[in-house]
Amino acid sequence: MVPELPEVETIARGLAHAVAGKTIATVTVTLPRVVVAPPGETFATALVGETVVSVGRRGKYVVFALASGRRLAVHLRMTGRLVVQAPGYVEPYPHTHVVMGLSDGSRLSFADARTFGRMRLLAAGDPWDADGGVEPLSEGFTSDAFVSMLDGRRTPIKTFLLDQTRIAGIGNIYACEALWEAGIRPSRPAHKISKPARRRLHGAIRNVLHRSIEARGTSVDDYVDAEGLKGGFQNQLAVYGRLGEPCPRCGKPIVRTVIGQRGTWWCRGCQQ
DNA sequence: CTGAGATCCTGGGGGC
DNA sequence: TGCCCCCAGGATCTCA
Repeated sequence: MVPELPEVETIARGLAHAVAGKTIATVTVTLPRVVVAPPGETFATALVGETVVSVGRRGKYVVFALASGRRLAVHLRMTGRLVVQAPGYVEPYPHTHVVMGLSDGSRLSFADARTFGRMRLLAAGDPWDADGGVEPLSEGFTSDAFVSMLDGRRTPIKTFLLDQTRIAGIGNIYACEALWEAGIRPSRPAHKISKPARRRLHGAIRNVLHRSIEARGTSVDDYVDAEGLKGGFQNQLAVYGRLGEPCPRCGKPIVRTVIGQRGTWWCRGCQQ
């Protein structure tokens, strides 16, 4: 699964549709270490009575804006799920750690098999994401800005793309896919990449993210959106998870190597 | 500041 | 068939 920007965007849009304007009536936490609250506050107590104003995304976080000005930032890490259930529906998924009962009888549940995900309640005005990188689909992420971001960076370009303090929201799937689209070798030190190749990569990042959002994200294992539906972008992946399969561009078999302790799929034929 | 490595956690896959 | 072992993976922290 591993939700990245397109999956989190899809989840947030679904949640905005399903829970905006509703009030949190009950909060049940069965695994306390997955929730975080501001000093002196208790997660469940603080949330009861809050109304969800809107639901958005920042990097890979789903962000609920609450009527008090506080926010609830949820990171799903690898296996987290945020799903809305209709009144009376019984959640069959076994790893549910937080359930919020809403004013209309529906429920918002947070489940996570590996328990790496977190729900963080933030005090009003908390600059929690100040060190987060630029949003790659925002106007601020220009080709020129990206070109200069790579100056002096000796780290492999693949590792650079995964650094959330530089660019927010890119994970393993879209780093691999964007590098393939741009024809760049994932291990290449960022600063050694030519200006034209940097511009190609900038375009490829935006293109692959846009296309995946269009397809409602990638479901490689069991990612589902807020309505429990799978995405469709797994059918458009060129290299990710396709070890040994022919490259869609040149036909050479896709290889898998490890870069920065992360599995990396790419084509030796057309990624120089 | 930069980069490398350990850590967390458990389902599932591989090996036998 | 069943059991054991070990790996994947994002962010955070420590250390050089």
